[in-house]
Parts: sequence; C-alpha cells; structure tokens
Amino acid sequence: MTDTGTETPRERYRAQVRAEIKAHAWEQLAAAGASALSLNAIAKRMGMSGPALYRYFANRDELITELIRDAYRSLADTFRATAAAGPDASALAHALRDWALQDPHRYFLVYGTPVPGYHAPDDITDIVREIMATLLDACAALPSDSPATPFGSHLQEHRRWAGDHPAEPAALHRALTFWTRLHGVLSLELAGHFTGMGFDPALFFAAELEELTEASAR
Amino acid sequence: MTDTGTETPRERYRAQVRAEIKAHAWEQLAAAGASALSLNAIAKRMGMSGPALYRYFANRDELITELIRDAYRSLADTFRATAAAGPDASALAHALRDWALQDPHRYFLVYGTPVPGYHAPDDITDIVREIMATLLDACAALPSDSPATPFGSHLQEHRRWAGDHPAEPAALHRALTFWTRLHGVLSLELAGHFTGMGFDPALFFAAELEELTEASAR
DNA sequence: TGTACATCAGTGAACGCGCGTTCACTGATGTAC
DNA sequence: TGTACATCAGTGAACGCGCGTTCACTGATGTAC
Repeated sequence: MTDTGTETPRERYRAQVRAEIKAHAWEQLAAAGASALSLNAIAKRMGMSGPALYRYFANRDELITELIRDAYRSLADTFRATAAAGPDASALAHALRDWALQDPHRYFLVYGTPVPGYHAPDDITDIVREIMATLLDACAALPSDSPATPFGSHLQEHRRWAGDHPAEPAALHRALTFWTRLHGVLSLELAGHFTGMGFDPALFFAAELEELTEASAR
Repeated sequence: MTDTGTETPRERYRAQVRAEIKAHAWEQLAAAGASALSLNAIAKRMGMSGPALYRYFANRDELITELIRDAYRSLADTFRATAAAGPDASALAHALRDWALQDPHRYFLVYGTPVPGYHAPDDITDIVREIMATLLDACAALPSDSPATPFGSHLQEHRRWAGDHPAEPAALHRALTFWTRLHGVLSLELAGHFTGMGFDPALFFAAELEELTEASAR
C-alpha cells in the first residue's frame, strides 16, 4: 500500500488488475445502478471466472467502498488542482460542475440516495474535510461586506465541521450555502428533473453561482 | 378505477389488499432500498404465497410505478392543502420539509438518484405540473421589488414548464431557486451529510428560506 | 329461498436465472541456495 | 547457471439462496334465474 518505489512485477500486475476491475465496476454501475453491482458479472466481462476476483477484493462491499473512496478522492484532487491557482470560489464551482457532468453516477454515489445499511469507513472523513477546507479557503477570500446573519452566529458556536479553519461566521455560512445550492441545482439536473422544462441548466447554475459570489449579496 | 360510489365488497377487498401490499412495500423500501424491493419478500411478510401478488400487480415495475405515483400525489396533496389557506411560500417550504422528514425514502424515491432504465409514466407529469403551479402561485404573491435578472429574461423565453401561468420573470426565477435551494439542504440533510458537522439543519433550512422570501433579496 | 353457474382469490409446484462465496486444485512465476 | 521450494493467480465444481414469473389447480364468493 504505502511502499515507496520498489514495486515488484507482481505488485504492478496486481494493481493493474485491481484498476481494471474497478473500471468495469464503474461501467456496470452506470448501466444498472449501484445496487446491481455484481462481482460475477464483472468477472465475466473480463473473461475470468467469478472466484478469481476474490484475489483482489475480500468481498462485494470492499469493492463498493473502494469506488466511493476513489470518487471522493477524485473530487478532492480536482479541488486541490483548481485551488492551486489561488482561492477562487467561482473556479471551484465550475470544477464541481464539470466533475459531476463528467460522470453523473460517480456524483450520485457520493451525494445521492444513501445505500441502506452501508456506512463509509473513517478515512473518507479526512478526504471530506480536505474538500470542505478548500471550499472554506475560497469563501473566506471572497470580498465580503455582508452583515452577520442569525445562522452565522449559530455556526460560530457549531463549527466542528470547519476544524481549526480561521474563517469568519459569514464565510462559514457562505461555504455551506455554496455547497447546498450548487448541489441543489446539480443533483436535480443530473437526475433529469429539468429535461422538458425548457430552460438551460448551465445558465441556471451560473445564476446561482453569481448570487453566491456577489459581494453585497444580502 | 374511476367508478363513483357503487363499490362491491370484492372491489373494496381488492383495494384493501393492494393498499396493504403497498404498505409492506414502503417498509421494505425503507429497510433495503428501492432496488431491493421484492414481490416474494412482500408476500412472505403478508403470509401469502408469492404468485398471489400477481392478482394485484402485473409485475414488479408496476408496483414501483405505483409507489412513485403515490409519493408525487402525496406531495401534491400536501401542497394543495397548504395553499388552501392562501399563497404562502414560507408555509409551502415548511410543508415540504415536514413531508420529507416524515418519510425520507419517499423523498428519495422522487428526488433522489434515478433508478437506471426506469421511466416515469406520463400521468405523473400532470402531478408535477400541479406542484409547480402551486409553488409559482406562492412565489408570484411574494412582495417583490427585485430587479430583472439575466437568467430571468432567459426564463421568460423558456417557460414551457410554467404552462400558461401569468407569473413575471422574477417569480419564475424565484420559484426555481425555491425548489433547488430547499432540495439542496433537504437532500443532504436526509442523506446524513450533516451528521457530525455540528450545526442544526433546521436552522440552516430556515436561513435559506428567509433569504428566499426576503423582499429585497437582491 | 334454492339451485346452477361464473367469477376470482390464493396455492403449490416448477422454470431458469444469477447471485456471493468456499474449497481443493493446477500451473505459472518468483526466490534461495 | 541450475535445481528445490514457496508463493500466488486463476479455475471449476459446488453450496444455498432468493429472485420474477408461468401454470394448472382448489375452494370460496358472488350472480342469475
């Protein structure tokens, strides 16, 4: 896992097959949904026997957990890369939208209907924290002359999720709305609720974003 | 279906068993998710044999469609009842939240991750239209001195979803944001993304609602 | 009110299917001396 | 460089299971005269 550099051919091969299994898993997930993910079906597509996959994943749940972890990591990487050019909420928003449109099923695996009975492992919390921290940085950097909100004061006393980030209440509030509003538009768009309504989802997304980044929003 | 009054005992019995099947379906849906819905399992819980259910539903898909239809109808009824006291966006918002919290799985069946390959029947469109119309009424009645937005003008030319509702562009825009912003908060709350973050979801919801109903929001 | 017939709810057996997972095994690949 | 041994990827058979769905049937309930 955390070996540095010295990779034997066998290890390289293992990593390669694991990746190939996950690639097929994503395909199947897109075709039939998360709950229809079948190890046997994946094996068949790869021209292998079913039990062979147990060399690479202990069971079905471990595969799904890996997929979820990879999805979160992918978003965290995207955010990190975007934030490398400096804190920019608008850039993050567009990165989020691109990331979501690139693979809607991946987005839903993370932010969609929760899988009943499934509980994410602890290490995912760290990735979520990083995503949130990047978002907080960007919101704290926004020009702000907005007054303190009642919910803002509540957040000041309930900022466990922000860790030790030195953001003002207004920035905390804005980071949260940033998340939920963009998710609101994105998830309904991806789920197809806008089809047939007539308007352009991209323009709607842009309008919500603009209101979020306006200096004197309220 | 649309018979008026004259209901034979047999018809009454049929309707009763159908309702009982659906009730068990909701239970199972809550326990294991929409895709794990099994006719055989429902029958077993009811103390019947599996094939017996085929007297009441042509197949599994018809059952799911019924559940989705009922969910939409339930929300439409809730909205209609709320709007009976006059157009009130704030009241609608709280009705929506109550409705969602009352049965999260029902909410996700409607607004959550779409079931792959499933397509809702046409008559559901009518129910959606009614829900949207009620929301538009309430938004049009809000005190508004907000200027025209760019997206508002776009909506004016792409208002197929609004039918022949005589709402101004600003009201159209507000109805859409009303929907997506509340969905953004609600869906993330119901999916459990706020647990462990520290703040009170109800206060967050209230804050978003307040901003939506403010007269001079922008 | 009583009999003859039609309707219909529910059963049990059976179909083929795919699932996750285990086990004992073969054969190839890598390691140690 | 060559041999002996250990590691490990992948196979095929087998397990029990539950699924959706069909079919021919029994028995109860309702209807018509």
